Amino acid sequence: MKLMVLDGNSIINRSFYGVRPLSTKDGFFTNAIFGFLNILEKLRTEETPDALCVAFDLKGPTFRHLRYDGYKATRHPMPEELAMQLPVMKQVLTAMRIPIFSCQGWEADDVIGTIGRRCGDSGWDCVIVTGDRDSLQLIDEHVHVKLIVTKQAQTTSTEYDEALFTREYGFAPIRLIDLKSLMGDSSDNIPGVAGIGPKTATQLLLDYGTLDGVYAHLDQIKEKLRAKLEADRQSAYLSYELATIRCEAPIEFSPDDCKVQEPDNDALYALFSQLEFTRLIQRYGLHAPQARVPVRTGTCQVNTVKDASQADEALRRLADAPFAAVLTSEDLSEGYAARQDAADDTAEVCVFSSQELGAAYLPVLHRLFSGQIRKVTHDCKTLMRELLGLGIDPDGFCFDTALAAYLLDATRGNYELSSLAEQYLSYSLPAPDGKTEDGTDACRARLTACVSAVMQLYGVLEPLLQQQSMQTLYETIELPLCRVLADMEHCGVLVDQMALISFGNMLTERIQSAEELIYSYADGPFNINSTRQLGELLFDRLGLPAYKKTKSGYSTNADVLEKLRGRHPIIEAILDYRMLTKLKSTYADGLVKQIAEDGRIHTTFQNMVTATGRLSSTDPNLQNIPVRTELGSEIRKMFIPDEGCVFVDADYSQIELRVLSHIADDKAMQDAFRSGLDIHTATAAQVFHVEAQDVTPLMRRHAKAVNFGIVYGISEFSLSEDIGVSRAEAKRYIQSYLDHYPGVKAYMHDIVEQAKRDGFVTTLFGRRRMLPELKSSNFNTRSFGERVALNTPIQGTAADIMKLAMLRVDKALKKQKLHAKLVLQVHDELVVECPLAEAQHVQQTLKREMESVAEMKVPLLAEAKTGESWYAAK
DNA sequence: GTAGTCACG
DNA sequence: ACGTACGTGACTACA
Repeated sequence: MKLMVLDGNSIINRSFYGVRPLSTKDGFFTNAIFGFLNILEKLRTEETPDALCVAFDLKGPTFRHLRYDGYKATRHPMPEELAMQLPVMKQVLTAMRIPIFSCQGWEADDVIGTIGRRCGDSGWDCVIVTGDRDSLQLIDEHVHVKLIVTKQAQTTSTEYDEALFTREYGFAPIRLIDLKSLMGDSSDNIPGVAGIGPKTATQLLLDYGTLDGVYAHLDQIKEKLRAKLEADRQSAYLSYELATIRCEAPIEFSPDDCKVQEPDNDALYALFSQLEFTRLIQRYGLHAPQARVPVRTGTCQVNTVKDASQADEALRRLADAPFAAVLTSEDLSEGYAARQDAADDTAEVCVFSSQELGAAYLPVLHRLFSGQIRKVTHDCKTLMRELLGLGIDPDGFCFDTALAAYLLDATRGNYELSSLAEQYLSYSLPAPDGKTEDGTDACRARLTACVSAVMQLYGVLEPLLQQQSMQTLYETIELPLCRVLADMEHCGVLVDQMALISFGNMLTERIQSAEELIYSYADGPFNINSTRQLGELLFDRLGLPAYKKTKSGYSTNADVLEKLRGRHPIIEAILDYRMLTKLKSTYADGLVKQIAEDGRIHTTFQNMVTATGRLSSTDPNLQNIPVRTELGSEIRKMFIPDEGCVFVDADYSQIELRVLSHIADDKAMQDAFRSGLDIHTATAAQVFHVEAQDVTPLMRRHAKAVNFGIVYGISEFSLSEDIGVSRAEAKRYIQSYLDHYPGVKAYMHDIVEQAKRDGFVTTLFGRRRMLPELKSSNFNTRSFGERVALNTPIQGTAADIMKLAMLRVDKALKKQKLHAKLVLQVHDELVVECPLAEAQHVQQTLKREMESVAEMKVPLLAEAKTGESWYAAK
């Protein structure tokens, strides 16, 4: 049997200096731990020991210090970057179930010596792993020493046994002590004999065997050397004592207790996650811990409610609790509600099932999702939309774990309960089985674990929101908005199905003629939708100039084709074809597919997707319905109000530039807004040094492009591309712009500085976006971070304002008992459907509420219009 | 599943 | 000298 003992301090030191600096996001250094683990793995495969342990030094003086003041006095103190890793290294070893030995007042060497000796006594072999040659003195028939050498991040090792040692040194391992007592050791500050180095010391030992032997034969030694030995006799014997590793440290050690064990998965997984050692997690075959405890503390009781009266009692208990974590099975046929009793530290999960309760189930849902019970849920907007479908008026939602996680990190992308549980609770939830597991015990157990995770996440996420000052944003905007969005999704918007279909048919015909035209120029049919085939045709066969390339070939996008216009008649036809097929597939056909049984389209407003705080719209996307071209905007004529109703459409005028003028506190831009002039015209007047009435349409167009460019973090190159002027010209525009808007210029600089300092930017309402890109060593990534730092507070603040406006509008409409309903939001635009009789009133309400949501240094302006279709109301 | 394109603010 | 504007979602081709 073989035991391997590692000299912990020696190896972690070598790793620290041998492995390039590594650190986690929060600045914790991990390179020494990483290196240690790599060496450990290598050793384990090389040696395949039956038992394993590690020895560490402890802080504080040892018996050697007491014997000799100067002992190790010349040692450098351990750098902080390494010192911080030591305790974590020990945690990792403990999680790996590798025993650690230390002994107060003794050095790791002594502990290791003791371990080696005891191994020998029990008939075990022992391999000592260290980078320190001193340990070689411990070699005997049972004890070997593996000496680690690090050269340029490569560790090599040599295993010394008695034979190898003797061959190399010429004397027995134990004589290393005698050697050191003669030559001393500057690193430990062991004095030895002054004037004797390794060469002389070795020769003396070869001649006389031991230190005693040397002094016993002084008479045979040449005078000069003899004088040195005589002068430092005391020092030599002191050194002998100091250099001797003492193998009787008082430790409780037995090799059997160190037998190799499987690591503690949960503890090691948690540590490796913290240290961001993702590769090691894989290599060790670790997995996120399973959720075992249903609820955080105390005992947890799962009560499956059997009948209406039990349900009544359960609901009463839930209503009395400060809050309840609630979730449902996917089809809403089961409800799980967990509550915790702070007084006696017990917890209960109530299970309501339609199978058990039958007709009594729906009334239970009504009560569970009423205002009587304060609920913590995960993704409440989706749940509320489903409840509205059942005719339930959802209320009493006081926390949403997914939504909170979105505010905490808007770019993480995944807000699944299991993902949050892994990050914030360090455990993995059992995954849904895939096969129809509904109603099974396994499913019950899984949902019970989920509901407890929701409860625990509440305890973790709520304080984080508070710490980051996002509680107000969360409570007054994001959470209440969920109900408004659920209402909008539930309501949907009516479309004229017949009109969409006939529009689609018309497109089919026009597409066909475009196709024929293209094929006639192309000398035969091909797939026009294939950019590869199209590129070959245009640039290889027709020999048109290729302005731009993509990763995989020629670019054929509208920009490129636009430049080729007039060089060949096929270009016109392709542009036409592209427009028509887009309209047909995405809008005409695409929307028809999405019409529900009620004749309306119910989009999903995603409220946990964008990095800036905007909403997005999916299935279908109703935020990109055409408007810029005449044919495209025909689609908007097919979005129609219900019978007897109209649409009232209101949009913010230049909200982002107004926000910019406020945030940057640019007086000139604020004045421009206050003057009531069109902002692009005003900007053109400034930049081109003319009176407002002399601004030409071209000047205005260019000024508009600069205004937008500024908001996005402009570069002269992109601006010149965009408006088709030279780069020098574009540069002059920007220069002139920033001269006239000095507040904007200062903002552009300051916000980036601030973002670099804090690592994040915020909106006026406290929404945060982390910007890890700013720390990148990649120029492009970093530049992107800088543009985002500039843009996010602007786009994000505008998004905040719109969300608040939606809440205010919704509230005002409900308060006035109008039938008007919000149906669409398109970033700076709201669409309300209402009876014709309410239209005027609603139009005023919309404008008033939208304009009054925020007091800024410039007024917010909203323009509202009424019409018989979305097209007409815009 | 990724790339390219194009619709919107 | 870098490579070239912010935020989205849907559709088609192609590996």
